[in-house]
Amino acid sequence: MANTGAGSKRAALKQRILEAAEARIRDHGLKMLRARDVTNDAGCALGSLYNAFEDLDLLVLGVNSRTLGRLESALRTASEGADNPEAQLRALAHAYRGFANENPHLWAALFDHRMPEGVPVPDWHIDEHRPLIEMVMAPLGQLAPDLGSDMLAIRARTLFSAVHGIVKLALEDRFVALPPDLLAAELDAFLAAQLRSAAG
Amino acid sequence: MANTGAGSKRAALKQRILEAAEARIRDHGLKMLRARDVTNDAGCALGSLYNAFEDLDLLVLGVNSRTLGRLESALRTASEGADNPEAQLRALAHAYRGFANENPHLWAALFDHRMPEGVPVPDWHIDEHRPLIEMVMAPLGQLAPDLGSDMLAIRARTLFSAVHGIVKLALEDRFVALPPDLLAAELDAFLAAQLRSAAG
DNA sequence: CGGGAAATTGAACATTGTTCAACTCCTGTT
DNA sequence: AACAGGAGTTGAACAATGTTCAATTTCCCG
Repeated sequence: MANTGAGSKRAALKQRILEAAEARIRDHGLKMLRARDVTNDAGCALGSLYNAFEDLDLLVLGVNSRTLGRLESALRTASEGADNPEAQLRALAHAYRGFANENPHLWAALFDHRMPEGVPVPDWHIDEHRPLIEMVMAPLGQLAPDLGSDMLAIRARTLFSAVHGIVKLALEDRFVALPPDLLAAELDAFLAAQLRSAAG
Repeated sequence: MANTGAGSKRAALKQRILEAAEARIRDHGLKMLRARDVTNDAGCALGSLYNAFEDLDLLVLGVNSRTLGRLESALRTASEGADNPEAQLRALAHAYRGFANENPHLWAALFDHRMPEGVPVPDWHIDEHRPLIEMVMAPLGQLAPDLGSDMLAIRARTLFSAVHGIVKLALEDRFVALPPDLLAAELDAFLAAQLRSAAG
């Protein structure tokens, strides 16, 4: 047998390891991910982890890949429930906040993980972030039809980043905590300002 | 001798360790901070690090404390050079971007560092972040005099977080890179929208 | 059933944070 | 000057953790 056939036992073990790692990060955060804990939970030997994944960093990227998929689903569902561009952008922002609130550790891992010095994030994983921006581009393009497609992509990324920053710093303990309902209100006020401008 | 007298040798050694750690983070990033490297650079024994600091996390907080001080200086200088609230907010945002650009690793460490699970960030360090928000509150309060002081503090933090998010994601390699001049232009466009709304 | 390839194992190794008993050095006293 | 006591410093030792790889097991096919 060559190797990564879909139904092979090799693939099944890789899946178990991935899910064990995901559970660890979900429950205890990225910093608490230990190779031995993962393989214990997955019911395999320590070395098997390195058979299934190049190293712990690639395992984390695997977990983040799944999280990105779920985040994308949540955002898409929220966006589809709105019937005009403004409502879509609002729905996206609140769905983003909701996802972060309900999956704090997995969501944080998306942005907290760092590759070793000098090792770039693989292209396939960078590409997985594209749908997030594209979901912002669609409604934003309707609100600001004058923007060229390059500018639209950049502007969508800026808007995404701003919302992301607001949510991220609100959920960290570096600043004094911001109660969830106040965060929602702040996001609303922020979007009101951005949307007034984008539409004008 | 009791201990931390200002001119004592004990304090001088602590300072050397702090500066060695800062240089390491500046040159190689937070992930590359090693106790042995720091003490080698500082010219002392491994154990001395734990005499001067409780552990590596507290050493990082010490470095971040210094970085926050320099960031605050840079922002204050920029803000003082502007003569109206709008110009002040623009100056603050661009000074923030400039600082991040010129001190990427030290700036990243401010937000990338995490305490061990269950250990809170000490209050004295959380308090050190307050001036950042207060510098936004001053001009924002002039632009939106109707805001109560609680709301003003929250709104200033939201604006800070949005700018922070835009700069942070632009400087990471998770999304495709955004050239520095385009980042500056995006910050300008973003602030234009926010300011139009705050003033109106 | 036997052979060979592939997968799995876990002991061993390298690196790193942290501790602590021994040692050094300074200071005040006689 | 000699000494005692204590504070400061040291670095060997320990524990935790990521990673490797030779030996073992498993699995499939002729």
